[in-house]
Amino acid sequence: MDKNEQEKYWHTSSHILAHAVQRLFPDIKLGTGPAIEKGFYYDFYRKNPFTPEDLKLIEKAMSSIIKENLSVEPVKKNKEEARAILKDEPFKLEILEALEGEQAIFYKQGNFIDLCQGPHLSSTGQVKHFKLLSVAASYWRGDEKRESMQRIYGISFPEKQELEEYLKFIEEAKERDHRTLGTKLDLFSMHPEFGSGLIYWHPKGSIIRKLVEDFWKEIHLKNGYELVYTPHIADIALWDKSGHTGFYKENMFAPMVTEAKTFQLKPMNCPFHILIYNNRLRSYRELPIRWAELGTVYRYEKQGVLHGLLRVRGFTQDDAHIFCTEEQAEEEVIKVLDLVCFFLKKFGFADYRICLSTRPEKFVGTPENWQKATTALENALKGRNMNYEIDPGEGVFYGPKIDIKVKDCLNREWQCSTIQVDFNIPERFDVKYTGNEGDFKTPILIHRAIFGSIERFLGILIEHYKGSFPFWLAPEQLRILPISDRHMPYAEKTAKDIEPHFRVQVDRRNEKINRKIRDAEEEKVPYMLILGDKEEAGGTLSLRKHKTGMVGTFSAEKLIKMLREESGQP
RNA sequence: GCUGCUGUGGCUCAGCGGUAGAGCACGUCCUUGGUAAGGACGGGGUCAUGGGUUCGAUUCCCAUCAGCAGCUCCA
Repeated sequence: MDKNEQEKYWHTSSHILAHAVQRLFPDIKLGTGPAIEKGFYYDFYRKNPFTPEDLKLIEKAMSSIIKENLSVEPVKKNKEEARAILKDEPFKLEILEALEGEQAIFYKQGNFIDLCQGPHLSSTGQVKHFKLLSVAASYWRGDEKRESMQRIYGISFPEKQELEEYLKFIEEAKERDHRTLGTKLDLFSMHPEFGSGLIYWHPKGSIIRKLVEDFWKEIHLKNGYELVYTPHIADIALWDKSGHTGFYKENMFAPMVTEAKTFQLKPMNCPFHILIYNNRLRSYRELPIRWAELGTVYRYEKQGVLHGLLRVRGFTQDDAHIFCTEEQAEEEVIKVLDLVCFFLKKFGFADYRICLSTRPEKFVGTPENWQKATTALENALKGRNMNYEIDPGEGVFYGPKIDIKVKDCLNREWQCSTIQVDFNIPERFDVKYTGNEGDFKTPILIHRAIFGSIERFLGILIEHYKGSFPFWLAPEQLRILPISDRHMPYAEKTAKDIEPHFRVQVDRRNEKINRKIRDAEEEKVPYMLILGDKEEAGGTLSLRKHKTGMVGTFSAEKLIKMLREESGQP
């Protein structure tokens, strides 16, 4: 099925769903029911929520509507007639009134009629295999001030096999869930009874984090960035000056009041970097200045939005601020884009979406500056031949931005990289540099992050790799499995030989070799070394690869060389 | 924050108006076994918290907190 066919298919499926619900629950009010990226949903207004039993009944009713093979036909009405048809459907009436023109199109199947643009399949019998997946609440028109609707999600396919594959995909995605894997692999934990949305990294998770952070620092230093460190709190006056206490208050933790001063936990790093910049006069000769920091920030997020590592209240941004002249801006953005691509490639991300967000209704700075900055961002994207979409009006109030959204295994998008031009802070902090004629000029401030948040990025990585980290990132790279107690000394000696090169552990438990292999496999250790009489006699090691099996038998020296070459690790 | 669902040993979960169970994990012992779970025994839970109903609550009701699925918002 191509995209259009699929949309028709799912859209018709959603009408069948609505039809079934209307048959079973005549008192419900219809909302909207589109096809979505993967499947379809329909929103209903109803006092009581649907129960799992209701879903089963609805599925049955849907099956009979499909069996009846009702023809689906478009019906054109003028607005007057349409109002009459929809007199008991307040939500539909609202949509009708918003329609331009005098004509309204309905689609009719049996005694079910719905205001709808279409297109649709020509009959209900064409929908073959479907399943209702979940029921959840949503706001009418996505507006939290409006009525809460009951949304039923479903999926359908022409072939049974496709449906089964899709259901398998959902199962698979569950297995990849970083929250489950994080517990299973002992990477991190959370302790919501002592504060939700706060992450505790265990030793194994901490190694991965350290490797990612070290790599990040190394690459930044190689690319003209300098590292800075700044405090976690500051006098609230700083946040008044930056404007955060005004425009960002709801995302900030409450201030800490002490005898003489009031302190604020930082929700962002930018003001601190500005203070460093403003510490002395800067010359155009110094620009561009690129300061990077793995800065831990705290934001008060609403309870309901927290989600594992992907949405937390304390997180570390891989932040950097670039101060440059207007002429340098485009070039700097290109460099950032290159860096983003480099990092995403290193971690094997191919699937991402780039959005350019333009000026919102409320903004600071002049329209001319906005135009210049937006053009610079756009030219940079064009300069690198990157496909992007424009999100009109979705920029931050202080400047336009480029967002790069990575897709996870559930097809959810997560914003990682972001490149933002900021007109607000330079103005509020009176950021200047001396130009070549001794005059004062305001630099362009580019705010950027590549991983976005280390926590989120690691969460995405866990799902991306399904817990099987590549060799260079694996917390335990090799595990030595002695066949029996009498091979322990040889195992210990081998561990000593390998330790200087790789992260290695010895399985010292009194267990059979099968058990040791099984556990190492489940813990996703990339390589196992099996040592018994044979190996000890020959002074060799038997290598087994995770998920692959036996590789061969090698000397310790040869093995180290081989793994180094394979992984590119020094 | 909103709507719904959920909250039982470290993990996954069963159970239920008469004060708790399984598997895995953990500990001790036996076993020394060649490529995905060897065996025996044992320790461990104020059944999220606070109220209420009841002779009696882990079980029913309410509130709070937290988790989950969405929505809204976001790195």
